[in-house]
Amino acid sequence: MAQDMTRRERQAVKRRRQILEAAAQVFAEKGYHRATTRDIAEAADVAEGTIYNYFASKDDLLMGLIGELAQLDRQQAMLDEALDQDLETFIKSYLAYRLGHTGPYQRLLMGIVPELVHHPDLRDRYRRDFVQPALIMIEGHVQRRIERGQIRDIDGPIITRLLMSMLLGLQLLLIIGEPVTQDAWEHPDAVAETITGLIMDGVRRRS
Amino acid sequence: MAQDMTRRERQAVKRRRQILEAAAQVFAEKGYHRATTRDIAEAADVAEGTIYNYFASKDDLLMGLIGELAQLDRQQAMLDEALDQDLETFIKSYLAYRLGHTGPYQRLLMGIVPELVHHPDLRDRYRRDFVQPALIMIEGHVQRRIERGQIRDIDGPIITRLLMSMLLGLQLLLIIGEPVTQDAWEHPDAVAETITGLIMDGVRRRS
Amino acid sequence: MAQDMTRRERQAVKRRRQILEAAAQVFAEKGYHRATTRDIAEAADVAEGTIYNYFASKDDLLMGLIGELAQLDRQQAMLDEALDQDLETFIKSYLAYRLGHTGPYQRLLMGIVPELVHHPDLRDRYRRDFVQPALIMIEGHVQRRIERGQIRDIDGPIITRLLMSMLLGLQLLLIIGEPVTQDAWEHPDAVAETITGLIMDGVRRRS
Amino acid sequence: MAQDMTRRERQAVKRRRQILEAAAQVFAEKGYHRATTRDIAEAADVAEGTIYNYFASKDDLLMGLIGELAQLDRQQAMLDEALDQDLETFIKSYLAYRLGHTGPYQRLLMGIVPELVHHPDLRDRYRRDFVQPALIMIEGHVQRRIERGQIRDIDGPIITRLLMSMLLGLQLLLIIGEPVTQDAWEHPDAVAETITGLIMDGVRRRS
DNA sequence: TATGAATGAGGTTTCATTCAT
DNA sequence: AATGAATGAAACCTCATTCAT
Repeated sequence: MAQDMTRRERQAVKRRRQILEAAAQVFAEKGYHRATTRDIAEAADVAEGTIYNYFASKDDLLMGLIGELAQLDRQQAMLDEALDQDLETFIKSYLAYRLGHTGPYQRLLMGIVPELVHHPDLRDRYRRDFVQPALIMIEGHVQRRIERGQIRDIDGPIITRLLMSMLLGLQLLLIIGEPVTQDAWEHPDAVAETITGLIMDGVRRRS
Repeated sequence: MAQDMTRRERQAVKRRRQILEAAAQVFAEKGYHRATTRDIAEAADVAEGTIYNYFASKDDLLMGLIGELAQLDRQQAMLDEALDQDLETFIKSYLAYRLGHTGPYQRLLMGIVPELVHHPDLRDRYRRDFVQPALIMIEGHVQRRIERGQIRDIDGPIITRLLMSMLLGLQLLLIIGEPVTQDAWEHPDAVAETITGLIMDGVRRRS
Repeated sequence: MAQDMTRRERQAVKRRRQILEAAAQVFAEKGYHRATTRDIAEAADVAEGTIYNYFASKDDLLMGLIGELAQLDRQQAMLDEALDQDLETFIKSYLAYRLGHTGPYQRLLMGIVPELVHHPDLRDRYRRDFVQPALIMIEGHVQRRIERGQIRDIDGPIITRLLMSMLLGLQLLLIIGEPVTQDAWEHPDAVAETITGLIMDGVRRRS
Repeated sequence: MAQDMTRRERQAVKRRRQILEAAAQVFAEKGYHRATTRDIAEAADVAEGTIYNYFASKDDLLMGLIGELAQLDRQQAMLDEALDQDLETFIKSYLAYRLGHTGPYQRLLMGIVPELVHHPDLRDRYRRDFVQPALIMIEGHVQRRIERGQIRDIDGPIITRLLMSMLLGLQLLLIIGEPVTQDAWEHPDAVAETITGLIMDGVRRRS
């Protein structure tokens, strides 16, 4: 599709991305409210006014970031390919994927999540564009595993939410700098192993 | 200790608390940045200037709230009392406590947590005074359960974080209005049951 | 009533007037759109922020000016007292009053009238608070003159509007600096005489 | 003269007029200050930059419009043709012309007049090119009527201003939505009759 | 100690104008 | 000559903080 664009259009797409990336960076650094449009303009190396040629408002920048988040998230393909994997292998590789991509992904998250609490529009869009699709995919995957008899017949939708909650929560612990979690992150494989153990077998002691 | 204070001192302590409670309420309602000192003064029924006789700045109010938060949190007693309960009963009642309908405490958290992300001082203090003790307590609890042979010998610290993560994540899903989660919340007991099932036995199918 | 006010209240009233007078002056000088809040603040010798302790917005200043206009206008008493005057004497003295007060009054008008065209709220309030009361009073006066047989039995309401139109229009001509009108204004008595002549007897030549 | 131009020059003249017409329309709609160059460019279906190939600035557009205004105004021809009409017939038809339902010309005036007040250059040019000629013509007309003995020997220049004032004032009353005036406007002939009556015979009761 | 009016720095946003293409 | 993205000055307004009373 890119080759159908005029040079001007390509320039515009590039400029938009440039501003969005600057916004992501500044929001991650300072948080939404402490980030000024001047900060963003400087980070993007454009004039303040230029921002408003691409985004209607500062809020709209936040909305735009959701789009970036959604694009960053390439779970679907991964989940589909993974359906035939051994269950434990799958969980591990999925966790590795989710928790490994926290680099650029988490920076965006740090800029966005705090705002969700008091920003209804953003919240709705975050849910619709980002969380909901992921949930649906995971849920479908879980369901098929149940049908194949690979996992026991439990409440798929709820388990799906619990799994996603755990991931979201871990990211929050990382964000607030919980030290044990941070240290554990040094060995993502070991973390994945522990999580897999919890998900597969729970904590009950068996004789 | 209160009896050592002069009446004037007691008055000051009371006034301080009055302002802090107003701040908590307003922060919970609007979030830190959208809450104005005027809002807080009105909620506390004092003049704006009066706030500055008790707190150095708006940020200082946030700092002050951490102390209140820690005091508000009654986990310790609960966890201690619960040690002798049957494991499944305990998990259920703890979940009921944590997820119990968003009280003033939760709302306050929603007002403050966003600030934690980008406010190092506050974050450190929050972690030190509030999250870390809770984690340590849960961790100790888990450890003692392991020692008693009630749960299998797994990585206690990590499991502790995973459990807390799950709770944080669930709260996030609720905040953003994820519909399945919200619907499930209509029957908290059933949710607690499913979570307990996951934590206790995992998802593996057993013959 | 002023003696019932606390000193603070008196101060507030005074400050409000001070800002409003500055706004009137700056609007008169530069017009609404070219007048900046900074200009007004400087003219009022207060900080920009102070303006917003007394007025919700720049628009609100305009609204506030209407109130001043209405207060400036003391027609009622005058008209009532004048009822018993000889008709020609009355017209002359009324004209002298209206056209003589153009000093401070016209400066306000210059700031406000231009905005009426594209500012519905202001327009409605101007009509309601200022034009309408004046029209009603004049109309009543005209009616009573008709009943007394002092003027012929013509369409009172319309004549009232025509008279007021003439006054409003003259002020507009003055505003745009029409030279003949300005020169004529040097001799207000002569103008009043001509207007009285027109109103009383029209232009028709009589044998 | 048009045949002396190259095609390029004719094109330029046409483009200039196209922009000027767009400006007239947008100024009429929103008023000068609320009209943006972007609005004008869109209405003219050219790029914003193009405007500046034909006009030095936004203010210059206003200056350009004066010329158009003068051309739009067809009073002269009308007045000349009307000289031989019966006086009352003339007044009625002139009123019908002036007060005739607010055409594009009136709307344009509404967009520009506010600027006259505080824009000396524009005001002078407007007065010189537009108001003054009209006044002179009406004045001449009145003068000739006097000479013909159709109206009594009164102060022509002043009466001229009074008549125009009345018209301006009526337009103001209409602009601000004065209800009686608006209602009366439903029957323009009756209004014209009343005005004619006032102008011809005044209000004095005659035995 | 309590007050709240005054402050003014700084925020977001608009828009006339420029200029490389 | 036409374009329209980029510019950045400047507008309005908010609000944490101060300080005279």
